Amino acid sequence: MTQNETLVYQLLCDADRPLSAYNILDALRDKGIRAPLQVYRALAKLVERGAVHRIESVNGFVACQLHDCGGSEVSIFMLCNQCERANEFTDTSIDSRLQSLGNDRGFQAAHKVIEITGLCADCQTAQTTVQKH
Amino acid sequence: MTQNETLVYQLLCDADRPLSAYNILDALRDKGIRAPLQVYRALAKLVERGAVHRIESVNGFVACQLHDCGGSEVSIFMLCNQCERANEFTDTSIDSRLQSLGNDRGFQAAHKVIEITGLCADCQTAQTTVQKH
DNA sequence: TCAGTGATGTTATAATATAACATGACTGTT
DNA sequence: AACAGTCATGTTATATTATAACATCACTGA
Ligand SMILES: [Zn+2]
Ligand SMILES: [Zn+2]
Ligand SMILES: [Zn+2]
Ligand SMILES: [Zn+2]
Repeated sequence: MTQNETLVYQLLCDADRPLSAYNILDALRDKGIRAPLQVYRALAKLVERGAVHRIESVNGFVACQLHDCGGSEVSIFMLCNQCERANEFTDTSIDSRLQSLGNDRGFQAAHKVIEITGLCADCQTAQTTVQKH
Repeated sequence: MTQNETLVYQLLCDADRPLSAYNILDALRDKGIRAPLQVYRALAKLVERGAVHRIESVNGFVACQLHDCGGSEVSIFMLCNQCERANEFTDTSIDSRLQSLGNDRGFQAAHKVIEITGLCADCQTAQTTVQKH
């Protein structure tokens, strides 16, 4: 792993939510990262190798939470609109069903995106509490 | 439906692939649409009402292909990287499995995104043909 | 020494999306 | 008619996300 990749990857591992490329740029300015391209290049490599995932719904990036996604199963993300936390899961049933849905139509899948946005359990109770006042 | 919404919706219905907001802007300049905001406002309404879907993977928009998505089931898009066509499906099994995956964790889902990118059947055969030369 | 390769750095620019403010059209009420 | 309320519209400026183009540097193996 190169210098810049290490910096970006460490930052993402420490973060508790998806970061945008420019979030990363700002956070790493004093570590020698000065231009967007340095971040995007590192991200491209990390994503390619499965260490990091791009979250399409928020134009952000997270470190993989499942043993570097060695497995080939599709990742499912639950994204809280309030606390912004992202949780990664896999599900064999969804994966195989999606696979056959493509096969039925002769579609050769290269990449699959499954993202659910909404309110996580914590933020729901927090909101209920506020409403009680 | 307002004037601008109608213009944008008709254009999307006629298109055979997802269009970006700026694609739409360019196409409708001579119909009186002059600024990005006019497009984005129309799109927001159309998406809210289910007549149009946003495709996160390509930052584009398509008209709903399934009776205006009156049904509550999640839409599944297959996106060809080559011809750029987008096809919309639903699948009861995936929808319910995804639902329970959220329920198990107390997650209150607001929006679900399922997108598969790759090569459609047509473009695969086209590519094979080319390789034979 | 030298060519080849991949990482880096830098500047400029493209593509996508929203903020802020002003105006216009319509509705129902007084 | 006069007025307030609401929603659609228009316009300018700006924020956010992503890539193009070009120059340089560090390492590796002839
Ligand atoms: Zn993963
Ligand atoms: Zn939350
Ligand atoms: Zn639909
Ligand atoms: Zn195709």
